Amino acid sequence: MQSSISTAAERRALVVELIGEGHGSSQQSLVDALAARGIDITQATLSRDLRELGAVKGAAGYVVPAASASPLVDALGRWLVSARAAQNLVVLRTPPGGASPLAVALDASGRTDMLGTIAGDDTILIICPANRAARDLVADFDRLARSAGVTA
Amino acid sequence: MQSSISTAAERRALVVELIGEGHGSSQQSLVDALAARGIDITQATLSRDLRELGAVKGAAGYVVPAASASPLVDALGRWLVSARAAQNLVVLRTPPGGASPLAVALDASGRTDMLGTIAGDDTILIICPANRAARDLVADFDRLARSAGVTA
DNA sequence: AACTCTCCTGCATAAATATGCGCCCCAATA
DNA sequence: TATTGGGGCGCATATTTATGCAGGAGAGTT
Repeated sequence: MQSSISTAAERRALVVELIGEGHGSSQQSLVDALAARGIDITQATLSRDLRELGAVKGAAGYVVPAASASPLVDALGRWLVSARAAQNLVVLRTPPGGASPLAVALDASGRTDMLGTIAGDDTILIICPANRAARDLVADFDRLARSAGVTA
Repeated sequence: MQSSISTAAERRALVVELIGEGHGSSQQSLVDALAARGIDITQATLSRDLRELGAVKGAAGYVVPAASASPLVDALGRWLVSARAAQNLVVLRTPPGGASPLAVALDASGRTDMLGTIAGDDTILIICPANRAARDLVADFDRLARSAGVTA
């Protein structure tokens, strides 16, 4: 599989661009547009890309929410369903497939009040240094998620 | 078909409520939730309701964009694809099925620079009193559509 | 009342999207 | 080099959503 674009991340950036150019009416349309640029992927892969991008589809086609200054807030707004603390642990719930992207954002946020995160498919476990930190984290996440855009 | 709710508009309001309560993962889920409240409709009808509501589906399920103070701006942002003037006429393009709801908003806006509108499925023709009015209208619509939220 | 027009809806089905499973590639380790 | 582990992807298919068509109800006309 050869092309000027080699990584999944680059391809996804191109997908965003193509949507902006009006190819976002359906996944097939995007697959075709990608093919026209030399990128051959199947509809299945594109479906996964769109999920990763947080894309949303309405009557006018796909839309990719604009990224804000805070990737963590974006990710929380996009993926967080619920956050609960248990002792020094925090359990986050997301829609199916949302745990991985949210965990990436969490890890990249550089917060020192999380010792580590473990992501499944729709659940994330966060280990905190203390019970108090876990409770604070939950309050924080709830607030940040609400401060972001649509949360379903 | 009997229930405490009789009009399509009331039903749609209930749909918005049910989405807020977490039944928005799929249309079937919403159909079931409606049934639980005594409203029996098919998935096909719900699909049409959601389009009318401007609902959008992402990984977290359906989301209904909040309505702003200006129904016309909302409708433009939601449905307008392009606007062009020809003499004293303006032709608007929308996604399939979008012409009707947009035309309703246009008619309800009370603007005096439109003598009348004719809506097809994805096209609207607006008759203006003069060429100048048509050009101004196009500029106006473009601006208003951009001032609204997502426009795909 | 009979007719016409316009919505609104369901039915059946087409179209679009998501996903379980398995293969392949690459990097890390022995 | 052989082995192992994880990620990304395609294939086939399940699931979900959209839509052409036709029927029925209500408003306005003749």
